Amino acid sequence: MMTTLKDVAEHTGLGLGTVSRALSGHPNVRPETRRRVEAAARKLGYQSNGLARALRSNRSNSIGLIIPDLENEFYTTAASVVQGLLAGEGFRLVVSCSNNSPDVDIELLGTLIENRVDGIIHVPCTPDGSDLVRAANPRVPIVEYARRSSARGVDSVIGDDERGSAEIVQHLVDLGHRNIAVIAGPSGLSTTTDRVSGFERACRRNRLPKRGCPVLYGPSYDAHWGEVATSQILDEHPDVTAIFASSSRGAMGALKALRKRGLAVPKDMSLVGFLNPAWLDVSEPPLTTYELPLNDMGNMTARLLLDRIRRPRAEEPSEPQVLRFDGRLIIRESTAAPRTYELIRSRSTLDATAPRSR
Amino acid sequence: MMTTLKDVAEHTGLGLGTVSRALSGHPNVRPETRRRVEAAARKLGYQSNGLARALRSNRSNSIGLIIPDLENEFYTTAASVVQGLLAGEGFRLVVSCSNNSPDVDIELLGTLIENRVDGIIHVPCTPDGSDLVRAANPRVPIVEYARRSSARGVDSVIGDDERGSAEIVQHLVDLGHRNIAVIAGPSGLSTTTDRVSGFERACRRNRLPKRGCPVLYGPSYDAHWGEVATSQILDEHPDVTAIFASSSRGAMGALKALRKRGLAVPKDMSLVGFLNPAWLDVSEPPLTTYELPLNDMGNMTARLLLDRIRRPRAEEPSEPQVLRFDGRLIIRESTAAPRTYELIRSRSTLDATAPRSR
DNA sequence: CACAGATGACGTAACGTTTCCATGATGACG
DNA sequence: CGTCATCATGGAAACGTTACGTCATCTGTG
Repeated sequence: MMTTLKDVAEHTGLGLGTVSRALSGHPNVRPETRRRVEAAARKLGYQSNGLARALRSNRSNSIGLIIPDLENEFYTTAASVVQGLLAGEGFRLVVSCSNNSPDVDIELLGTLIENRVDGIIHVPCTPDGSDLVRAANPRVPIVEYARRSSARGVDSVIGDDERGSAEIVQHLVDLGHRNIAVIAGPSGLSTTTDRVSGFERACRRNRLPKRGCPVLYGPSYDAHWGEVATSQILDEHPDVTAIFASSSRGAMGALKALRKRGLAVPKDMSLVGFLNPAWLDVSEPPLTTYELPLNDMGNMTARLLLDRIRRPRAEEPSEPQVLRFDGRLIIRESTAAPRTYELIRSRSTLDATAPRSR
Repeated sequence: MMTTLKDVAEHTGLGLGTVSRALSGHPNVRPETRRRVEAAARKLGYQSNGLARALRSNRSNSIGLIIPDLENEFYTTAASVVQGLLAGEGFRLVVSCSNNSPDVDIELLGTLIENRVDGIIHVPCTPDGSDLVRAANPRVPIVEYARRSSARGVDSVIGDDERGSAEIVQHLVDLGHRNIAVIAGPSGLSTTTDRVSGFERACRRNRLPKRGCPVLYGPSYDAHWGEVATSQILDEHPDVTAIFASSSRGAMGALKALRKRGLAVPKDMSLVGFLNPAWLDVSEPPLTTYELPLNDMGNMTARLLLDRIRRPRAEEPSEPQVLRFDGRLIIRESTAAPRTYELIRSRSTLDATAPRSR
């Protein structure tokens, strides 16, 4: 049915080994022989069988990617840059999607390993890495992206969410806000805890009133949750003058909810997002946000993994690394001084205008 | 190093074949034996080797996906729904990215086949299917998505771009527009030609002035091209009162360009997009557009492919199908009557208000 | 009791590569 | 001219699985 190496060998009258070497660029083969083999291969429409090669040589040239959501540009940009870099190095990408389910996550890990991928890039769905370690029992290199788990022996590439959150809050405080609400994500994720802890650090530093700065944990980072959370904030925390949506999709939902209530951004309410997808600056108003260097992060992830794959087993013990990438605050038009700024100012000038002075 | 079937066989004192059958659910094995095998497998941490199984059984349980761009939500939503459906059927998805390069496209096709994927979902980068046919020489089922090529023997699932364009134009004409510009994509793609031909059909039907309705072909469907094209339209075609950007990203770019010139949408210029990503209704103003049922299309694509894969070779000759999906016009706030509507109306009332009457 | 049919297990042959080892052939060098 | 290294090639083993033919054992039946 399908022509194999053996067919080519018979057709040329050469041995199996010779043909294999000729086609795979081994040096020890006469140039003329190589030409002959190549001609025959072309003529017979030979196409080498990657499965057999992978089985025999124990390298599949494919690496697995597990992300929680294929429709979230945060992960697809990662996938894109990783894919680009890996393709250049001769690797295929097997993309799986965990839908944020830890069970599916573990299962996918198993499937990938079963299919002998050479390495895995993983966005873990749970901070508990023990299952992960068990599933990944065999020594296949893993790099965690964006989120980290407690799994030992794996590298991770993450954004400095803690710092980003703090910068955002500082920006709001500098504008005069004292009551800031956070629309957070699922409480288990490292991204959520980092963003919230950055927020809280900035709150403490600026002596913001704890009960005036609610943190709303939710089921996801989606727009819908952003919308729901915003309604809740408006209903239950009338003092809030700025909303920090810890995802761009959440910010989009928040924007919708605010519009629905007839509130103007930033006049009636300041709004900040997190991360900077391409569409964020075409919203009205363009959103202030914190941008992470996703390209650099993706590239580094792929490089790190390739390095682990290629490093001779001997010098293995190099410590697992955690690479944390800084981002930058992008100030657009969705943040401004609160309406009640004058009032606040008169009450506590010191804290509001010069929070860093002490 | 890694425990294999043989290890399990030795450990249980059973034969290789028996162990294989026990683990793969073959009926002819004593329940107790099966339990024994499973226990041993668990104890030894056995993980079957997918490569070997694929090689031997000639089924890899993986299917390839080639899309032009991993950062375009149009393709990633397709990838997402396809991935979901296939995962449920026990298939993995190998995602490749052609970057709209025909050469890369062909090469990827080859790589996928070399790795013996069971089927391929393909967004072709060129209308010329001859290379494709040559690359796909072996009989692996292929379904084309979104775009179609001249390759014979492959099914395709596409949106009815022609009709959608025509509907959009009709909407604009109904509002009173007579000078409509199209920001088209690359001229070779079937999506481009379909969208343009729908546009032209609607123009003819409504007797729009040919030279007043420029079509701008460009290098891509990107926001940047949308921006450039819009500038060009404003400079060279001052009569134009409505812009039809044949992609949502292009529309985003157009919006930017219009803002930069201080033109209000839809007061000074009507703007329509194509396709309906989640962020499109948070733009200002929310864009009128034509929505395609991407979920249905993705599902159908996967189903079609699975069907081809599973259909016994005997009944093969079922004709390749072209499935064309209708969408729907979503009228938001970016379209309105042109400023000069009254003027136009007085000049040609009949054409403008009752175009369908003859 | 002999025998057909079912059942469960065994061993071996593939699947298509790569890789290693053995074998001639060739050329260089003292 | 003999020795040794180098090179080109052939052949076979191995990778880990599934599939197939064979065989022993057991059950029920005439």
